Amino acid sequence: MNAPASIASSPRRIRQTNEVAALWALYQDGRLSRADLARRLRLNRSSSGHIVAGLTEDGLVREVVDNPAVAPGQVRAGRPGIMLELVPEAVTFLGVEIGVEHISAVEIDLKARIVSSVTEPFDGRAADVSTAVARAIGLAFDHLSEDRRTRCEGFGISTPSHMDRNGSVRLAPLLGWRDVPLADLVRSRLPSQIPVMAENDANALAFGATYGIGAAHAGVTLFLVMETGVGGGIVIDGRLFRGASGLAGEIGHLHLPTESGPSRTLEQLVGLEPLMAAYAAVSAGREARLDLFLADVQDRVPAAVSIAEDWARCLAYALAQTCRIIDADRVVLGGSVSALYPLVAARVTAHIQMIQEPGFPVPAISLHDNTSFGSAFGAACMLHQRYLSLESHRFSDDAATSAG
Amino acid sequence: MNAPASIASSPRRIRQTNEVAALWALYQDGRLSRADLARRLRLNRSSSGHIVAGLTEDGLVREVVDNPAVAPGQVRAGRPGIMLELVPEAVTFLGVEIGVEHISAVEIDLKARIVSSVTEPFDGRAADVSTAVARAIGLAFDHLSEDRRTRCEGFGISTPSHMDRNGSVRLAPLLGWRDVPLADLVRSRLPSQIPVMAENDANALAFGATYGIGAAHAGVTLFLVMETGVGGGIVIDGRLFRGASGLAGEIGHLHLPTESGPSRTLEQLVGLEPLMAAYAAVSAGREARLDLFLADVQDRVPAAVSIAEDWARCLAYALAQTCRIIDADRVVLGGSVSALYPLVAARVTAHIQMIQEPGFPVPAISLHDNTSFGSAFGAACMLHQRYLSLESHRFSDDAATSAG
DNA sequence: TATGGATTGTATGTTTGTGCAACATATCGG
DNA sequence: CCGATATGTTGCACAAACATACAATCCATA
Repeated sequence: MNAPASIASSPRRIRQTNEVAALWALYQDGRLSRADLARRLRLNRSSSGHIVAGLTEDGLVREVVDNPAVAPGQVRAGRPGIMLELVPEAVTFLGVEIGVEHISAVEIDLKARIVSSVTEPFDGRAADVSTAVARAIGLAFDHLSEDRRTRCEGFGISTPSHMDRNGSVRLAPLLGWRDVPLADLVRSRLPSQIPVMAENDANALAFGATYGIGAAHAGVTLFLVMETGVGGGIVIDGRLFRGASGLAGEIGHLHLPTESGPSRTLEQLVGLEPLMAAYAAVSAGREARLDLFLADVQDRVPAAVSIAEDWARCLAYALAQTCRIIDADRVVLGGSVSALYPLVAARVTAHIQMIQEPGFPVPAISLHDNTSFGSAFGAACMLHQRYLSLESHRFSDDAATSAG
Repeated sequence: MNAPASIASSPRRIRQTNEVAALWALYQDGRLSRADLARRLRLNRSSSGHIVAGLTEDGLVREVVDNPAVAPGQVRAGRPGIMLELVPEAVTFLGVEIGVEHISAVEIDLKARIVSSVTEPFDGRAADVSTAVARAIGLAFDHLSEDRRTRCEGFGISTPSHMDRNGSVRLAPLLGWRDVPLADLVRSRLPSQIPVMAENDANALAFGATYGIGAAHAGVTLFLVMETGVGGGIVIDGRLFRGASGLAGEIGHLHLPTESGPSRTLEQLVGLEPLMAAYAAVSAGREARLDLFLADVQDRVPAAVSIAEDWARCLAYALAQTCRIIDADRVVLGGSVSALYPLVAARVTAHIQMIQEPGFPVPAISLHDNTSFGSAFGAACMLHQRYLSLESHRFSDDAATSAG
């Protein structure tokens, strides 16, 4: 599975690798004893103990105090292990989303759980880069206690834009930005030791949607955001797949054939605007609002149902096309328009099965619960993952003794 | 970039990691001195020396004897380093392709260069699994000297089929197979220490096509095979992307809109058969052969050119759609039909640019030189890569002391 | 031609981290 | 109360990389 490594291990690097592996295991499994950890990491119990000691000293791991009424169900002989868990408040990660109409910030802890979040209206079109960045940083940091600020170990920022690998904006039509070194800009305004990442909002949203599900899903997840615009992101084996230039998964501009006339893009077919336009055309009297439309579909109002079925067909077509290429086993739908999906779920899967050859695996489609506060959460999660990896800033200093 | 590691490092594991990294560096760069290696791997010169000593003792690395007339161009002060290189004949990897009409075997060395290859006619439809496997093993091993057989460190087999992660065939319509544990079957008939992998032919071909190019390409490559059938494969950062169930990149069944009538699959539009059918329709008298068609296109015979342009449009459309999803920066075309591409290359790129939004990066399209003997080469390369990774069988024995 | 500068390859001792084995500890069942 | 079993901890050995020093080998220059 692993590609050949191009970087070598140094003696100190072992411990770093193992600490990271231990933290990751604790994040995924929640609670483990030292012995569990040793088995999980294929390590000796004594080594496991040493590593835990180190992490405990760093304040990242602690022994669980409210020891539960034994393990659930399973009663084993022998000395019971002392359960360990991450110390959630040990560090925090901040994520900010700069949107076109609003700006929001999320703070998550070491367990990747949301600690706090704020959303404010914001005119992305009007603000220039510098003020937007200042606003973003302010929103994320201002309400933090001094204590928390020093514990910040990562700052993620997401914008509706095409970004390169370094977090520089190439083009952001919705914001009117072009060639903005966003990550560098943020970095220059924060304490230097805080890692900064910038990512496209759909990608961040996709990452957050899968990251929250807990155990890193080994497989391919396609995430689709449907609002006025339609975007998407792909997560492979728990890692965001950006593509060669960061545009992977941006299937809003996928072309779909129409029964008559030229082909249209997915965005022009399943986005909020065309949906509301179609609904307005048939609901002459009433206001064309999404909730009203959904209610009509639910009530089986023929005209609304017909629109919904068209929507389902287009969505199914797009998903089928996409899965032929990336072979996803999971599809997650987000954005306000995704609320329509449960009403036509059967239609969508039926269409997919009809389009695909028999035997082609059909992905599991699920809805993204919007409790996780949009792409800001995902941006924060990216830094959470980074912290629990070998790139973590925890190691860069120590290694700097000799590194040039 | 790295995902959090789930496996820990042991003290011995370090050396393995470093040996692998050294071998990989030597494979990529061809020739390196010990000091070069130390810099490349961020290792101490002395450590580099130790690692090289170990690898030399194992017979995998040697000092270059025909020391070249100094380095090309660059003349530096100081003692010149002793160049090191892989010992090609140290190990061999075998790859076999079981096709519908032929069966072929390829032997590559530690430098991933082809040592020998055989192709024989074979009736895949008629042969049952057992005889096919026997034939494949025979073809690969029979002409090998006793010496080479013992040096075999990997056996790869490719078939036109849908395979799961373990190398079991789920469905192979062209061969009439279903639920065949192909890799296990091969494994049971080979010396137990030889690693075996089985892979879909398009995937193997895709992997081989990028693997041969030398330095592992950091990026996304889409490979397209166009014969009677149209298949494909995706390689991300030098690693084959299989998708959730091994179907990633199989874009032959991608739906394309047609100006009139229902949408057709890519295979029905750019495959060999529809192309020849269209050609037959306009070349009433002459035989409909690919080479004649290509000649006609080259001679600008209007009817042929028209067909070629349709072909270019369809190909461009499919590539554009696919690149919207996976954001590939490189496209490689293979299969006999790909010979048509150079004649209409300008058309294809023009179409892609027209379909895509301005600013969308257009991938570099290149032709696969068929010198590498099809998917058998790719299958062998997969085992070459495996050998140069931590999963290499060189390490599995040692680790088995405690592994359950 | 000899010397200095620069770079490589090798040999020394030190540091770090893991594995192994033994021991104390804690719980269950009889 | 004791054996069985599993956990956590400790002391020791080994492996591997680092730092440093030294010999070797080239270029440039006086």
